[in-house]
Amino acid sequence: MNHSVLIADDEEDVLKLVGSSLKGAGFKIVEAQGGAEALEKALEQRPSLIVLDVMLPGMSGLELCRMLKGDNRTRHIPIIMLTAKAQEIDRVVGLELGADDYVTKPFSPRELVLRVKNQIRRSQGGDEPDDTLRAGDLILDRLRHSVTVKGKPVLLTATEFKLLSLLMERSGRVQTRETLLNEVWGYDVAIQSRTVDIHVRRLREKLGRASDCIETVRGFGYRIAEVQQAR
Amino acid sequence: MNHSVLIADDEEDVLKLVGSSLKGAGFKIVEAQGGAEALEKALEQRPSLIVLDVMLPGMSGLELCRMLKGDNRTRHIPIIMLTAKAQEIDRVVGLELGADDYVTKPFSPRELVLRVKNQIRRSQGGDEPDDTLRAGDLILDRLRHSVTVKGKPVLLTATEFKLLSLLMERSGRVQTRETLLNEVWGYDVAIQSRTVDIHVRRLREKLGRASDCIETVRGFGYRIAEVQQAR
DNA sequence: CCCGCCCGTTACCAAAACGTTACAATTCCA
DNA sequence: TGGAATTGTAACGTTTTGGTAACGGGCGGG
Repeated sequence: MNHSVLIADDEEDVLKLVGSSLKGAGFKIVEAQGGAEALEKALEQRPSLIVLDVMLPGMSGLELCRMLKGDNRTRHIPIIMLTAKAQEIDRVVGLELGADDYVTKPFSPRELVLRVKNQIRRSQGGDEPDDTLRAGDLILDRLRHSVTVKGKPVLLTATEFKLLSLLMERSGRVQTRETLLNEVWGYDVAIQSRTVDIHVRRLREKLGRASDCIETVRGFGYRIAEVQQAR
Repeated sequence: MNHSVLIADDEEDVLKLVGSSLKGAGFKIVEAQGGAEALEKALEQRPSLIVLDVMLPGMSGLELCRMLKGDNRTRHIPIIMLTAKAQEIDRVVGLELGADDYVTKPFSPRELVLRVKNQIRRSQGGDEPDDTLRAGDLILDRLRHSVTVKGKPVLLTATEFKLLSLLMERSGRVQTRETLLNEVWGYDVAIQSRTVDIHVRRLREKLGRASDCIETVRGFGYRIAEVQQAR
């Protein structure tokens, strides 16, 4: 064990926050305050994981992420992005850049530690129990942020992806619009629940026939159809 | 239900704000103005969650947090820290000490309530302990919003579902039409009790033979048969 | 700087769900 | 047994809800 984690952030506070949380979980910490420094340390130390703030002085976290994922020497290292706003992460994460996970500020340390552990276990375990969700012909891969229907890829926007991801994660259980707003959009956003409908609609549109598995539960919310596996 | 939340803060305003928000969300509130008082009440009342200001007179919130998390009797209680944005260093330390989440001031009450709920849900049996109700061949799953008779799904409308849910929850006990109106429809609706009959009827219709378990108690209301199967 | 994409809002419509009324059936008691 | 109270049944108009289309703003990429 004893994995090392590189934390790249310009704010002293955040560095300490993340650092102490992870130290408490038994990780060795490497800190970097700027993008260039982070890149350098990533190459030099080859940490098991990188926690990366979206906003970094000098080089943006996005840029850095792209570089790390574009370099064969660092490509395999999981990256968790930190972002201030749920909005921000939407565009940024994973989708194009290849980050492996993200956490929005303010976040609970427990959550961060869990995600870090998850990513490390995943990357270590080699083939691992890869994080893929299914529902009928639908396959969603959270690692690569990809969705396929009968093997054919479907391009989703960030919000659509998170929405579908959450629904599938809680497959069979009804999710109220409010729940979805909280989990997908974040706490304290002033968005009306009707907007959820719209995104569900767009999702269904893109998924075509496979969208049959997204059920509307009138008066309550939405749900992914339970596959037949009684319990 | 009916969780209690301990709020520790020296500012009267914050106490009131947080208190009323959480009360509105259905929590029982215990207040404490100082660190010592908070510790005492935490031990004495064992609240479901503690909201803790970083800065407290007498004993700092950080100190208190450390103590609470170091004591087996209180370790399991989730702690949410309140911090003034300027003193980020404080929140860092607070988290280092094992707080479970934090909210920065100024915060929206809505967000705080959501985080409180989240933490409580997490600390309680983690994620959903599958709450499902039974009566003979009837199985009702509230999380999935599904009802089955002998394994076959039955589609209910929202009102029907809530009605059946309440009846089954209080299986064996007679529920008056008035009670049902209050609990299913809400407290201040002006709906005549006759309407309940209609929904019971529709329920019975959909449930088929399984509706035998819904008994009419003439002059009083309705009830789910306690022990059916006999006869 | 402009263009295009993504997102959130609004407006409108059809269908589902709801609550009321009217009436028939059942039960209880005199 | 008959009548009153109570509940079951049926039909109907209204309200609510979710699907759909279209609009405008914001942000990032070119």
